[in-house]
Amino acid sequence: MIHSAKNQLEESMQHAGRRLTPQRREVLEVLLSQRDHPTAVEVFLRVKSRIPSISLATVYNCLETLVKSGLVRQVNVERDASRYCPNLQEHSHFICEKCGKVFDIPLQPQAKPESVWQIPKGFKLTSFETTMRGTCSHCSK
Amino acid sequence: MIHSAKNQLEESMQHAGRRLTPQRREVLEVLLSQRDHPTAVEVFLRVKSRIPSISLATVYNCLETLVKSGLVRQVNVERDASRYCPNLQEHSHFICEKCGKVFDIPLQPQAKPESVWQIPKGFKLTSFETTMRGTCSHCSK
DNA sequence: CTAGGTGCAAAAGGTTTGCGGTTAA
DNA sequence: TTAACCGCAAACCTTTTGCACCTAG
Repeated sequence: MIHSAKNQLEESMQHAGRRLTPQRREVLEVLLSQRDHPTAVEVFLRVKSRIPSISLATVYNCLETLVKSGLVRQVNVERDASRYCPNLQEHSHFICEKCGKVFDIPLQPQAKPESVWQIPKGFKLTSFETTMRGTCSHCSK
Repeated sequence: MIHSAKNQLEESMQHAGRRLTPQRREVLEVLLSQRDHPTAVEVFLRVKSRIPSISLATVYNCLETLVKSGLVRQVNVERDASRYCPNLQEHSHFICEKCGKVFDIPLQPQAKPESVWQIPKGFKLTSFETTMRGTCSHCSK
């Protein structure tokens, strides 16, 4: 009861030896409130309406800090601008080739990579990142 | 017997309405002869030793043409420079976090994405691209 | 003859960095 | 007081583009 979400967030940051500044809080707030995988520039524009003095470089810095603190994931698709995602569950991304939207795709509870890939002997897999393409349910109709 | 590899290649290109120029042939040759997923600049340097007059822009153009003709795959990892790969089999990539090398990982014969991901109803998956991280067999020892 | 290619240099696009000034533990 | 952080501008790196010239079909 005593620990609000704000405090938990503050702790997450401090755990990584970083401050929770108004800019960082607002950047995260923007990501949490509209989960459409915005680019750094899109985040910049949204935050700017709340903190008009913020600069793009600061948004990049804040995003980097949030990523390093484990609160945000950076999503790279092709060579386009990076997108940012506050979903901390293990998941992949699906890009609809018709509408361009990015969807989060959760993994199966006990997904076994070996069922999809022939991983050579001796290789130790620690993580994998997948981008899927196709059409979303709305555009498939 | 009559059709040499060269002719098959030429046909692949012409099928896409493109010419097989010395530069394009050499770029592909470089990729085929050393399959270490080089960047465009690395390809440029290797080709330059055979065709000293070639320019980086031409290497980019050749790579793009080869990718569009389906002879080469472009591999994007994070925001690093793109790497190029002449392996046309369906496969993913594994990056060793110790030595940095990129390995091709074949898919299982009849891999079912649904065994790994919870793909929402109505979504039509046409392709997926995966980058794995971990340690290769050599570095795991 | 002309569409497709090449090489060069310049530009574009996304991201990072250096720096002087500011702020919070 | 001092390390972390901000905003600004310049730099950086990869990739693309415009253009004049060239070449194969």
